[in-house]
Amino acid sequence: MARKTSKAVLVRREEKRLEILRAAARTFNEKGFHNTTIDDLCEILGLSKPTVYYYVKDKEALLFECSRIATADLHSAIRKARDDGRNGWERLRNIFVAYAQIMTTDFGKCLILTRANDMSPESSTRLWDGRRRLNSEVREVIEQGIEDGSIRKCDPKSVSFALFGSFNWIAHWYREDGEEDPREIAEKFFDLFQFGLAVDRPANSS
Amino acid sequence: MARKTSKAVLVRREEKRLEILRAAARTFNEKGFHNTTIDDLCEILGLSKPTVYYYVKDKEALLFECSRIATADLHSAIRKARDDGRNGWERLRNIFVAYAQIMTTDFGKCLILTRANDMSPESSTRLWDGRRRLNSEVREVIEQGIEDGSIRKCDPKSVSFALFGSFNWIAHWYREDGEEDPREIAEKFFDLFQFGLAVDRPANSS
DNA sequence: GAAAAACCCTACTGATTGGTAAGTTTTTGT
DNA sequence: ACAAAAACTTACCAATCAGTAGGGTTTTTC
Repeated sequence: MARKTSKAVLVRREEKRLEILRAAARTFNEKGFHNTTIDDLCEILGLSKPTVYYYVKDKEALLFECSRIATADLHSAIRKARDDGRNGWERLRNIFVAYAQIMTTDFGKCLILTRANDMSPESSTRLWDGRRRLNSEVREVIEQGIEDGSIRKCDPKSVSFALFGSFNWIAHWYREDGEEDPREIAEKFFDLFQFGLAVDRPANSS
Repeated sequence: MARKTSKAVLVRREEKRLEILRAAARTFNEKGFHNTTIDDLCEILGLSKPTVYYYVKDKEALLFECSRIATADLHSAIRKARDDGRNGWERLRNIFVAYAQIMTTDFGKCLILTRANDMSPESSTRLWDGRRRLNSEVREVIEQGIEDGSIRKCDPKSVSFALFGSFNWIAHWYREDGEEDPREIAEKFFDLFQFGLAVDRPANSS
């Protein structure tokens, strides 16, 4: 009669798969998707190519899975973070502190350091849907902040682009052994976005 | 006896070469360096592969030349722009207005949308040297602004990272047929970086 | 007008790499 | 203890694409 695969075997398989994905994410970030060969990953992992293909469908699936994990982590972290804010500004801040923490992980960096068109249109469409939701949520939170008086009147679209730019670019320069951790970086950026660089505020700016 | 190549022939050759580089830059930005084949470019240009290789050494040289042109344009534009400022803040603003204008061209976008390690170490080192000079100049200008009182006391490194992040990321979303041109985008970003999003300024922030 | 140079082409080569066939070995479940 | 499943391997294939050999055609210079 049929044998059941135990939970322990499934867990071990998933751990092995995650190990492969982590190695892929790190190497994609360091060398680029196309400059990374499956043989590169095999060397890092101490496995053969058919073994890698035992766990993932193809090279594109490696990238898709890395990106999918990052997107899931991002949404989960942001869902927790945003609900703590008392007004638009605090929610915005909480969202981006969470954002910085995810986008400095290997999976998170993948979202920034690789290209959507290295994946199939189906795959990149699925990921982009999640991305679009986050974009529109950020704009809504900015609008809430304008309404509740915690954010000055501004163009939410432009602010959103500037914020995402600053935070996305962290993936390019952040190092785990750097001077600041992601939370400190996020706090500093938010101080800047909160008060700007001007020494004095013109009377009409509120 | 030796024949001289006339200036007209040299000009025409250089124009043809620039045409090839422009097509390369646009396609690298749209599809990615590795997803772009020489055959793709031939189709766009209406030329054969050996003809492309008549004008450029190899595929990597295409990317290097695109990046080199962008870097030269950047330094030229910034050299002109920064000298007009009366204080640190104005110079900073002028630098980034110029920066936005170059980084939204096809060559400029190449600097952001491709990877340094798609080029040889020699090539990317040469380009990085120029990049590093710009980075340190921006920090110096921020420090000048703090000294002359046009920029509030802040961490120049952090501000520099945030500014470059916002401006570099423009390459990812800017479209020529979009609502705003690069100067307008830069002005809006600088309004944000100048006054921040806070409605009021705490007394100790200057 | 002729030779040199510029500019162009088709057909091809060779290297690389994603992915698999056809197994073997190890582990697990009964 | 044995059979099934999981996990793994070597050797190989096929497709792709960067780049070139060996020219031909057009333009330019003298």
